[in-house]
Amino acid sequence: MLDDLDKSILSHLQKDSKITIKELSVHLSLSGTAIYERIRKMERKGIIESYSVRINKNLVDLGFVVFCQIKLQEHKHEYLVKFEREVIKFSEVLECYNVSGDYDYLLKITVKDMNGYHQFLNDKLTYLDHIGSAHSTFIINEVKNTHAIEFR
Amino acid sequence: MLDDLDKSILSHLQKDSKITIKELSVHLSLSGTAIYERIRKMERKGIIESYSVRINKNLVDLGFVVFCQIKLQEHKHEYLVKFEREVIKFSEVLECYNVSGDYDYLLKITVKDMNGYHQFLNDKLTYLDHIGSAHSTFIINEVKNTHAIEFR
DNA sequence: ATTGAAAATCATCAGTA
DNA sequence: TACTGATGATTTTCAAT
Repeated sequence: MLDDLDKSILSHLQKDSKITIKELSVHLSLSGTAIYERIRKMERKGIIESYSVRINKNLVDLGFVVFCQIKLQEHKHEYLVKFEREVIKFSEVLECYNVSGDYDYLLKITVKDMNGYHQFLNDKLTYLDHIGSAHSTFIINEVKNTHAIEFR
Repeated sequence: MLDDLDKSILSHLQKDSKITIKELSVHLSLSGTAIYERIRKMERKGIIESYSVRINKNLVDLGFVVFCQIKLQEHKHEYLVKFEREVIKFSEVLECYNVSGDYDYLLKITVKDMNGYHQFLNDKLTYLDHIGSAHSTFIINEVKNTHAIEFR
């Protein structure tokens, strides 16, 4: 489905989407139009979902990241739906997954600091209905964090 | 540090970094140059880390996401360093955090399917030295996954 | 910090092999 | 699928405030 040229284009775009078609065409020894058409095709197919900027969380006071595991009191469909509908509204919650194992949900939360997390728990999360238990895992250090997919 | 205009620019850029300065200047009632300079400043300060594309993992056969918690046998500095140096090399590992709690590390791993994960464990992870135990949490459903920071 | 306009660069589209 | 050449749009720079 994707040949090596497509993969190479995607790798470059993931690293820096502001790279010009001209630069790509030099690197990959292909005409600008050919590169352009390949990108358009991947956009149309939905392989390229969006163009975005990455922001340094620390510099905007959101450098404290916590993974929070949550178990609901009961697994009634209605409770699950309601929990999901509410939790995605919290701006602190960047990711929320329905997971296997002891807990039902895994949340990735960004706040300013421990105090900000405390406030999030007290003012927001604990107000949700049907929460059984919550367990927080704090990030001490970020060893690796890439959004770029490597093709293999 | 960031005023409301900066935050608004960042919000737009996170949603779609291909938005033109002209469009931004219409939305925010500011001249093109003013927008341009504000963006440049945020780039220089490192607030805008990079421009990138988001790729649909499912469409490139990497839709199976697993969180894997890892405990080392011993907490010798040398072991930690070696583990980190090796684990970041695996293309399947998108994120690796040093965390609080029962486990030492939390890894976010993307593979094609369960079989791909099995192979990753057998061919790669279990070959690393000093691993005490590993616990996998499988993602059943993605309720929310945004890379965009909301300013508040 | 902002403006408006000029200059340089780029994305995009026909036409064609 | 890919290429060349044309054009309209966009980014970037600059003088002035």
